[in-house]
Amino acid sequence: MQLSDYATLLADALTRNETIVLACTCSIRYSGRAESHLGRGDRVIVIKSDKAILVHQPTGNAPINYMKPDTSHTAVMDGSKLLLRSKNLPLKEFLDITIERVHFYNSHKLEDGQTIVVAGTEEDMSNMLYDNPEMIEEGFKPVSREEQTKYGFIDVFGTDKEGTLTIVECKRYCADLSAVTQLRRYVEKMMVSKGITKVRGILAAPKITENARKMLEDWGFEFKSVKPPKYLEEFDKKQSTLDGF
Amino acid sequence: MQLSDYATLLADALTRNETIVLACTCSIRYSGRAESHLGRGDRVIVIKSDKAILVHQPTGNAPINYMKPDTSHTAVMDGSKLLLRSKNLPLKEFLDITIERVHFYNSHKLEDGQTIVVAGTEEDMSNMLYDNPEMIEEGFKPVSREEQTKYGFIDVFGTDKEGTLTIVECKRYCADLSAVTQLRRYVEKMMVSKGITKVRGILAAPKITENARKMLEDWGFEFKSVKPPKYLEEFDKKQSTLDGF
DNA sequence: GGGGAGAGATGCCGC
DNA sequence: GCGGCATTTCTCCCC
Repeated sequence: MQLSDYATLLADALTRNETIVLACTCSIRYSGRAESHLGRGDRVIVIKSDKAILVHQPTGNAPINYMKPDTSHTAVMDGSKLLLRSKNLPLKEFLDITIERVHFYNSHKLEDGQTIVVAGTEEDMSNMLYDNPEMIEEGFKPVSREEQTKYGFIDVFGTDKEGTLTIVECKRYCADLSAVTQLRRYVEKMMVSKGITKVRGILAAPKITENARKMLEDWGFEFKSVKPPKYLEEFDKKQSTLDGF
Repeated sequence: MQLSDYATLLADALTRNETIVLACTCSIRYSGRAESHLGRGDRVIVIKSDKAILVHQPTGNAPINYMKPDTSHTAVMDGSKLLLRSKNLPLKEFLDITIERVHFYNSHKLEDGQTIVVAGTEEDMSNMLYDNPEMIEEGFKPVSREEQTKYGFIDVFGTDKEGTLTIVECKRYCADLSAVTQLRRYVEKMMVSKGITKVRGILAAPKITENARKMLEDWGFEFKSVKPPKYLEEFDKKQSTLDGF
């Protein structure tokens, strides 16, 4: 197979909306929201049926270059090299991949109508606290959850046993400084809006950084250690045990 | 090729640290930082030489499932299906892919020592302002940039023509509420630390949301419209014109 | 390794 | 479309 043959294969696969995968030696240039250049090396390129493109180096999690869906792609010979040009005019983004050698190439029509189901998100966490307010503290009465108010998007909001307005901000990971400023923003807006000086702020997360805890205490807010729920956990634990994970 | 043959191919390729790509019909279960399940459909699976794994649906930008580098993978027959199990014990993460059919398979040893060069980042922007302080305002004298101080990571910091301490926070995109709270945090810490009441805060970004502008003004801070630089822009514009982009 | 912050962040939902 | 915010965010840098 010569490089020019791959140009034909690519053009055919693109018109048929197939998902394309190839490994190649290439160099890359990108222009759009920023500019980037990547010298010659081996990469895996994936062009999806929705015309998104991903470029992956042989290591690392994230793609080194990419273009969003609805990008147009052309493959033409440029001297002795194969030039794969991707452009997205509405987004003013351009990607040039100069391919020197193809290690392997495949394309196939792929069908997938499934949507992923995820548990253990921050929303699950705020629902758990809404349904089990004693996890925050005795006497806490939630009145709304995950609600877009004019004060902002507050996770859980209610009153404590004294009747004091209480705002709960959930984080599924270790709470940091920005989590505290986020809570602070809600509390301040609530105080101004209601014309009151006493609103409690509670940060609910599995843990909190030392600096965040300090800022939290400086502002008279509180931390409550709470883990996000994992509804599918039992299934996987059983699986793990059975199969020697 | 039978499914059991792919188990052998996978095992061989994994021991040789090859990068593996396959398209298949499969269902997926993940347990780790969260839990997820994805029903049967066609996907592209990439296992990199650093033992990271990515699972992509035929559409969309982001992987639907993935595991970080240094994950261990095994492929064994489970009845009539091929079970690809990935586990990362240090991170307590597990991924099970039950494969019913393989559409294509390839593996190859890939080599890539290149590092991407990016221009137009926030760091470029703060450097531009440091070197061209008149872009902020007449008389502004920067004294540090991109510096980790005990007040936080301040982009540009200096004095205005009156000698007043001035903190500049850069955003390469549209500045939002969190950008304002970030600036506010720096200004407040600076005031406490220096024991002064007057510190100016300037938010430099291409644009700013309406709510953020309001909060900015409420706190007596200022907005300066600045675009991030694109050093490679000329090259790409020329390329685009020449090649009919 | 933890903490802090940017990213070509992406993606979702709500107005 | 903008806006606000979570993400199995990821990645980098610095302490």
